[in-house]
Amino acid sequence: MDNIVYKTGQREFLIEYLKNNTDRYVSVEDIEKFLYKKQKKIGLTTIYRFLNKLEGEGKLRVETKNHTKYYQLILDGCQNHFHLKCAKCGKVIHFECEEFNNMINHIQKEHEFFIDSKFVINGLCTECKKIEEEKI
Amino acid sequence: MDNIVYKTGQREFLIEYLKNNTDRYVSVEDIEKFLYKKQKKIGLTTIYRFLNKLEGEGKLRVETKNHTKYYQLILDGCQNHFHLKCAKCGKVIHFECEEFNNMINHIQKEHEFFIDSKFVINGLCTECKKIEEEKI
DNA sequence: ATGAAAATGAAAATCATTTTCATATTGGAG
DNA sequence: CTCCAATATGAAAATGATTTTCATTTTCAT
Repeated sequence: MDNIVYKTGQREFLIEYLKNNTDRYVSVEDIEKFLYKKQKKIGLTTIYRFLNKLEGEGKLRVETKNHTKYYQLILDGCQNHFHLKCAKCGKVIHFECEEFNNMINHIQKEHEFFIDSKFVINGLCTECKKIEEEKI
Repeated sequence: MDNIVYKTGQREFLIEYLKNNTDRYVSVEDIEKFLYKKQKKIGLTTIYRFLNKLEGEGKLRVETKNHTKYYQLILDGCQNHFHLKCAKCGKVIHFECEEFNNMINHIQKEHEFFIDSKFVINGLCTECKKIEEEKI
């Protein structure tokens, strides 16, 4: 019943790139630049199609900024911890936290809302927070 | 120094619409439909420009889904409480919670990360969670 | 080693959003 | 009140990331 997935050089390359960039979100443009640097060529259509495939399978986190989509591979262990993402620099922090777990349970009971570990919490990392404060 | 903002019928209409829809995110298409229903006409350009203006002033929450932007007016009191948004139905819950506050402080100290009240936490509301579970 | 299913990629199409530019409106100064 | 410079409007054209089309190539089970 499962669709058969063919193993191709293009897909191997793309998966490899995504695996090496799990601490940030990458755009198709980022991928193209890397391809250029590696003197490789993969058709734009193929890139978009494969990313959409992974997204459909729930294997990517996706966000949009300035009309452009940014992708991040969800690694195997990621169901079991949480993710903070800096709204400024884009850095993603993977972390475990008992208190955070308790909080989620509290929100579930008292506010009838289910925070799923797959959802990313936005905020500012220390560095970007500092820069933000210097502006004021 | 502040730019002077002219009061126009178009802007009043748009602000009014946004004020009446703070429990969900609305698209430009939603606005157009409402305009049509009210037999009013505002140029597309004007709608986009005003929304961009508000966004630039930090008065809107914005998110993108399927290549389309969705907007929600940030009300005055919203700095002082938190927001849960259902990833399925789009409903936004405004809530205050002492324990949540404590959690934010904990994350700040232990994980060096600053969750800002302006950021929305995604998850599933009770109804959508139920539907989700029935699928499995 | 064959062939049906699946994948690729160049070119064209899509479509929400932005830009351009000519015209209209606003509101403070005189 | 009226003039005018700053600002806002909107139709039409442009933009640009993403998707679709379609002919060709590749994969892998038999």
